[in-house]
Parts: sequence; structure tokens; C-alpha cells
Amino acid sequence: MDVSTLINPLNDAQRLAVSAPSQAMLVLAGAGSGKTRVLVHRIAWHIQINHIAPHNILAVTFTNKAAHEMRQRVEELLQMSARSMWIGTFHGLAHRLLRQHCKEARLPETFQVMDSDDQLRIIKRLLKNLQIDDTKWPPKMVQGFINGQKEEGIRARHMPGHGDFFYQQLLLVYKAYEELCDRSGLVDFAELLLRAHELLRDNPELLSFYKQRFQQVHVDEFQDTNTIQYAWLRLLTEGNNNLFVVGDDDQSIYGWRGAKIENIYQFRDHYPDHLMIRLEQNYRSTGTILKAANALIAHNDSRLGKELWTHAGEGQAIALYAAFNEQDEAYFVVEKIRQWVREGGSRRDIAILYRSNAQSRQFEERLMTTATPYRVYGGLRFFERMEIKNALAYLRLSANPLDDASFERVVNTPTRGIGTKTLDDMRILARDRSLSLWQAAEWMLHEALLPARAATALNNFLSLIKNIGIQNAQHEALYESVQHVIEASGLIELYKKEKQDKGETRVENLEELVNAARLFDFDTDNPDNLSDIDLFLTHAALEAGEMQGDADDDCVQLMTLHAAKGLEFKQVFMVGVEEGLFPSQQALDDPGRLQEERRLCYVGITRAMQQLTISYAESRRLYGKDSYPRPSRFLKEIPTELLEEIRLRAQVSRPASIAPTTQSYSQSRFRIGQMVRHEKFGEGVVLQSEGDGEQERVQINFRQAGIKWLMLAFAKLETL
DNA sequence: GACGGAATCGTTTTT
DNA sequence: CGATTCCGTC
Repeated sequence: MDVSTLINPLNDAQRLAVSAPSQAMLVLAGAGSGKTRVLVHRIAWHIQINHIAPHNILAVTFTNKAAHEMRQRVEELLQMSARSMWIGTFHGLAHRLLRQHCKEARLPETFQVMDSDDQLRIIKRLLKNLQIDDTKWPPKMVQGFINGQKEEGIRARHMPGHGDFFYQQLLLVYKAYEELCDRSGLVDFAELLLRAHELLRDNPELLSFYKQRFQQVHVDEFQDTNTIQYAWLRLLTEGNNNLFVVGDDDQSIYGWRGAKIENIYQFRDHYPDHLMIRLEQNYRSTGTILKAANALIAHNDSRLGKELWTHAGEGQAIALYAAFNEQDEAYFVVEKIRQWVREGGSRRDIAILYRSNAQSRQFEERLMTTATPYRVYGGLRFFERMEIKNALAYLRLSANPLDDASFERVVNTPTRGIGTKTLDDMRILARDRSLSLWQAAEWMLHEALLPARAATALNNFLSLIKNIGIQNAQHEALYESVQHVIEASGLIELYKKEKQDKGETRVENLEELVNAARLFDFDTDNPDNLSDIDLFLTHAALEAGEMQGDADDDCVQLMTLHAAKGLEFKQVFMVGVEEGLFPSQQALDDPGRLQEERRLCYVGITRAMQQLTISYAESRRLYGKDSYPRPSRFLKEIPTELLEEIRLRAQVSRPASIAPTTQSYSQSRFRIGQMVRHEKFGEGVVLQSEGDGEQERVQINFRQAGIKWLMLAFAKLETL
């Protein structure tokens, strides 16, 4: 293979990025600008041209999907296996490091990864143990606190011991949580990253080994890295000028879960000699769509700056539909979809994108009644299902009896006569002697501290778990163990009893789990010498599995704007574009969050290849109440000439595009439908308003006094 | 421990 | 409004 294969398919900016000499690089890759291609070709370039062994290359992504795709494309391009190349997610790679160096990381060999659900359960139990009021310290909040600290690299022991009571209690739980995890050999997602960072930081010879090994380090979606992930990358690349990051500050939409957009801004300071390359040519959308996206995102500040352009034509205008209400909105969207399909379009090329999951319902109902196949993304994934987690907990407990989370989960699922009393005694014993629940159980049996019935039940449970371990040690195939587990545990029995539909699918899922274990590809890199069972459990924890559903079917795609990132569709419907929904209510008074919402809107717009249709409802039933939202401010930020307002039926026409009826955009705190109280006239509902500032008048329908116009400047109105 | 009624509470999600 | 969770009863 020669250079041309690597270089020819690229544009000038992409070539520059791919062929640049080794140095710190920031590729600012706009939506649809071919960022994965650059990453893949850059890696291929290193291997092919610079003769760097795949073994010496590291590539980090956020999702397993991205990691798999990248490996596959590199192999395809190079026509060779790149198995020895480290490509994976931050979490996957961290896990790999920890497995290989569990001693240095001060982890037991049998350590298990737990997901956020397990983590939450542990926290709930700790709160109970410590007798902390879970209304003042809600478990979810405590979980957020702990993860937040870990993401910043802060352990409980690093935190100041003084502070108010609220803080003191949080700290107490954090400490107890760390102790419990250490004792149980459990590692949460944030811990994977933190510990991997500490591992390298505190073991200089290890660090230098890996720094030498990873001659080139590549990062995808760099704008989504959090503090500890970036710190880890810096450790690995410090002084080597070999960090190649690809990202787009305009597509940073995960600030709320710890992503630091600042990382991409600080890159220039941390790597002063870096080379920055902008990929601005877009291969996805029409000129109109790109103009809209550019104009919208220009309203954000402190951007690195970027303007998308295309050789493609202008294409169709962006359609804008003002629906009466959410039902009408769904009706309109589905009619447009049916029209597209009637004209020969594919359903799979269509996406309905919304801000929040709850919005999918209207569309689903409409799609259902019109018998239009659709698929909703999001929701529970295979390994997150309760029945699956229960079955896996048996396996985990057999692999690591210290795993208290799994113990709690299955000790009485299905019920086997181990009651609250027995469990409480066990927990107290475990806490007082710093034992795992398993050890406490054995102790209680050994010392005959239990009534006969409970003792028998507990003994049976322990035997069940031990049996799984023994059979596995005897090289029983994994799927046989799984089969054994779901039968011997009584899980199948339990779900068969569960009423009709639900129980049936659960049993099916359990059978599917056996099947998954049978088909599991144990060959996929296992340099760490893990047992089948550990490999499978790791897979389950780190890759929760594809969202259910058959991607192959010709279905309309429904998903949140977040879930749409990285995807593209010929037809995109961005719905519910209203103040309070998008941007969301809680972002309205926070400039930072508002900008993130704007970036989310930018992501939404840039998903569309051929046509973008935006809709909003003038009235929406939300939480059982009618609301009368104003159209989103983002609409005003799209140049009017790019928009074409659609009217389905004859009705009072309003000025073209989003041109405001006054009330739509007034800064007034009085919205249509708003309940107000007036000193003299009593309670009423705002009907309409006109004028601005001092001139603003509102029309109100008072319960007693009837309909009146009032000057806002003079009338003393109180919102209710 | 199962069931049902009441209370509660409403972004976004990957690992 | 509707899903989820919690609590009390049998």
C-alpha cells in the first residue's frame, strides 16, 4: 500500500492533520467534517508511514461503539489486524490497566466493576447504616457528590474535615463508601478512572513504561473529557508531544455529567507547541442547514471558532411549523413522514429529535395509529434489566464472595426464607467486624447464631453460590454455568409466576443471557488472563449492550438530541422547540447552561442531511397542566430567510416565519395563560399582551371583574 | 412478602 | 398526567 491510499480520499485540512509530524495536535472537527476518517487515517499513517507498531498506539473514545468502529476502520484501511493496538473507552482501558496491575493499584485480583445501579444500592444501604436522613441527603444526590469528587480526583481523605453539618455527613458517607468498596472488591465507573490515574501517578516505573509504549496517543470527542480523564492523558503524554485530540467545542453537550469544555480551551496552554487544525468542510448537510447552524452557534461566546461550509447546494429551506398543541405537532410530523414514505423515502432516514424522553409519547401514539414502524432509542439495555442483573449477581458473587452489592441483591431473590431479621443481624455483624456479608453469614452459621429455619435457608444459599464457583473451576462452559444459575437460583421459577407478559419476557431474557454466554467471543483480546466468567462479567458491566430493537428494520428513529450526536439522517424533525423545554426550564437562568443548550440545538440541526423541519407548540400539556410556551429563542437566532413557515390548514395568518406576535417574545414575566392577582380585580388569567417595556399592556380575564386591559407599568399584578 | 393505594416528582446518559 | 416509589395492610 502506498501513501496515496491514505491521503487521496482526504481534503487539504484533513491531509494536514493526518500527515503532520508527531506533535501535540488539536483537530477542531466540525459536525460532518470527517473526524473519524482523520483519526483512522492518522493512525494508519503512523503504522504505515512512520512504521510505528500497532502495539505502540493508543486510541481512546467514550463509547464502545466508537471504539469498535475505529478499530474496524483502521483494519479495513490497512488490510491487517490491529489487535495489538490499544483502542478502547477511557473506562475499558482503565479497567485493563487495573487488571494488569491490580497489585500496584491495591485491588484484589477478583475485583468487579459495578454500574451506577449497584453503586446507588450501596449508598442507600450505607445511609441506613449510618442513620443518615435520606430526605436531607437523597441517595442520588450523594451518589452525584461522590462521583463528582472522584471525577475531580478528590478522595475523602483529601477533603477538609471541617465544614457545615450537611458537608460533614456527605464526607462521612464518602469515607464509608470507599471503605466498603475496598473491602468488597468493588470498583465503580468513576473509580476506574481515578484509580487508573493514581496507578500511573504513583508508580513512576509503570508510568515510564507506558509512556514509552504509547508512542502515539489519540483521543476522540475530546470536548467530552472530564478532569480526571484529561489528567490521565496528560500523565501519559507529558513531555512527549504525542497527544492527538479530535473534538468540537461547539458540540460539548455533557457538561452536566462532568465533561469539561475547558479542557479543549486549556489544551493550547498545556501544550504550547501544539498544532491546531480546523475541519470546516462539511460532507453531510445542505448549505441552508449549515448556515442555520453557523448563525445559531455564533451566539455563544468563548468559542474556538469555526464556520462550516459545503460544496453541496443550498437545498430546501428549513421548515418551521407552529403547532396548536403537542397533538397537532405529532399529527403534522407524522403526516410529513407519511408523505415522504409515499414518495419513496425510507423510514430509517428519518429522525424525530426531542429534548426530553417524555416527548416521545405523542409521536409514538400517532405513529402507532398510522401503523408506521418506528423505533425509540434509549431506555433499558440488555444488561441493565433487572432479571439479567439478578442472574449476573449470582455469577459475580461466585467469582468474588466479598461482593456485598451482589450478595444483597440475590440473597433473598427469589425469596428463600432469609428474612429481615437474619439480614439485619448479618449486616450489623459485618459492619462491626469489618467483614463482608458473605463472611458474616459463614460466621453466623459456624457459631450457630441462627434459628434452625434461617440457618438452613442461609446454608442452602451459600451452597448454591459455592456450587457455581466449583462447577466453573471444573472448566464447565460459561453458558452451562449461566444455565445452572438461572435454574438453581429459582429465578426462572420466580419470573414464570410473574403476571403474564412481563414475566414471559423476563424468562425469555434469561434464556437470551444463556445464549449470549454461549456466543460470547472469549477470544476478543484477553491479554490479562481472565477467567471466562470474569471476561463475561466485565463485558456486561462495561458494555451494557446495544439498545434493544432491530436496527435493520425500516423504522422511523425517535431519540433525544443527546442520543443523536454523531448520527445523521436525511430528514430530521426537531420538535418541541419552545422556551422552557428547549432550552430547558432549568437552563433559562444560567448563561453557561444556556450555551450548552444552544450547542445541543447546534448538534440537532447538523444531524440533517437533506431537510430539517422544526416545530413548536403554542400550547402544551405538561405534567397535567396546560402551558403556553413561547417559541424558543434559538429560532430567532436562525436567519429568517432560511426558514419557511408551514401552515397545514387555513387559519389566521401571522407574519412570515417566526416574526413575533408581540407576546411571543416579550420579556414579560406574564405569559398567556398565566394566573395573576390584582389588588382590586382579584384573580384572573392573562389572555394576551402587547407593547414593550413601559408600554406593555396585558389583557386579563378576571374571575369576578371580567376582561380588562391593564398597563403593566401601573397595575400591581402578582403572578400565582 | 405481596399487593394496592397514596405520595411524589418530574432534563439530557455513557461507562 | 403518568410513572415510580413508598408505605401500610393483610
